[in-house]
Amino acid sequence: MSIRIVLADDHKMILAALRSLLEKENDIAVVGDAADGTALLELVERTAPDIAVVDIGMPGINGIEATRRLLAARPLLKVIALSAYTDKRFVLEMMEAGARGYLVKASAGEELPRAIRTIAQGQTYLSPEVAGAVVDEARGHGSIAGHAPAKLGPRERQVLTLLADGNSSSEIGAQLHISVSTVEVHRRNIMRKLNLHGIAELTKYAIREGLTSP
Amino acid sequence: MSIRIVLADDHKMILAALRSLLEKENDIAVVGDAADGTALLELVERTAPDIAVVDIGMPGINGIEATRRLLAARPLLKVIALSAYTDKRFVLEMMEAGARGYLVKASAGEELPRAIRTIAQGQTYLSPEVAGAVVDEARGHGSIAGHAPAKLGPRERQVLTLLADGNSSSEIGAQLHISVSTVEVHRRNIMRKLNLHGIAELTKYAIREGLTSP
DNA sequence: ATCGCAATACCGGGAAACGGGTAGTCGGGA
DNA sequence: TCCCGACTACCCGTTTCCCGGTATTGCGAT
Repeated sequence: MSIRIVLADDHKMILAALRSLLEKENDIAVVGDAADGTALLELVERTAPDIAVVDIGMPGINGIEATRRLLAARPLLKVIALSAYTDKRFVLEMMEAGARGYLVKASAGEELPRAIRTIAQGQTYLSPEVAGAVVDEARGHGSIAGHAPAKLGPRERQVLTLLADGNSSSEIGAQLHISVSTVEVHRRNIMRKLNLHGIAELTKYAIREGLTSP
Repeated sequence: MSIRIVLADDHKMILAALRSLLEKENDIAVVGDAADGTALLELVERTAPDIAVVDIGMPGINGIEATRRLLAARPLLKVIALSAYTDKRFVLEMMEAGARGYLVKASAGEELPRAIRTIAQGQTYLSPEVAGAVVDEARGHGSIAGHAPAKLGPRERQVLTLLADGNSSSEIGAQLHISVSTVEVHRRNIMRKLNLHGIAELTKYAIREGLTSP
């Protein structure tokens, strides 16, 4: 007997494309799709699928809230989250809401049917990109906002910020009332710690870390 | 004879799904796909397709910049933009870059093959959601919050991209098969034109313009 | 009490960046 | 036709970066 699934994504084109992708698998039957949370709730009530694949980024009732409501009404339903983002907060919220799996869209197309089969058998499936976050949390190392936190000291962050804003070492020294030598030591320590080379990479790192804006 | 197309999207799963969607059409042949701008440029050189369907939101070289470079190298190529967003700026920038069509992902799955066929015949295809913006602009109601776009030549953009990725002038020269002197001239011209000083500012500019990712 | 580490500061040298020139080629528009 | 802009290339000199050291101070943890 084939696995009955429904799809939910706010982009109809993606919905059609995913459907086409899954129709090639003959043990998986797509019994419906929905473009927003409300339609998804109604669809699940009507078709009673085994699995719902839901994009977290839907307008109106989003994927996380939809999952909560879905599982409140039908605890036996299995939900797979599908998302463009690997952000730890999304992943954890979705898993807390009761999802059995989390797939990032950046993963290969074959992962979707594989995840569906794994979860149909009662197991869990996480994309490698996000597995770490969930494991960390399960261990109790719950430090949500942080990937690799404060490797840098406060002074180093300050120097890095000014550097990324286009200041030279001597300008930074003047602004911080310290010697140029010290600024350069800081800069070199930053580069060594983070394994970065050159101002361009330092600048991009600073932007990623929110120390300055592009 | 069937229409040869390539697909570009940073999400591999979407790539696989779109491919599957298009494989059902027997007058359309997907001859390759790419997950970032650089891979796309290489792919097009290698496969010489009729049409490239490119997602604007790719990391590294984004869809808009990739389109510019694609068309600079192969003016006969037809580019269809595919995006989750209907934002006027994106649409107009993409059309200015030379795209022949703009599809939003929220539109129906059947729109993609239809757009491909329309554009293969030399016409233009715009999703209804964004057609208005383009028409307004064509009428001369040009009120894009449009800063100043194409101040840089193609070679300068290329140098800037490599520079922002952390390459030194000599590395850039080697990669582009030109002399270090020339690279430095380009760099100085860029700085003069944009009134920027130093690698940090150049890097941030490149990121704002989508020439590279943070 | 001692250890570790962040922060401070300096020396020296090779490699880039930066800013100012000059100059040739080539294609397209006035 | 002729000139402009883009791309190519080189010269020079100064500044800054980048990497290797060494060293002192002071705080907080062991």
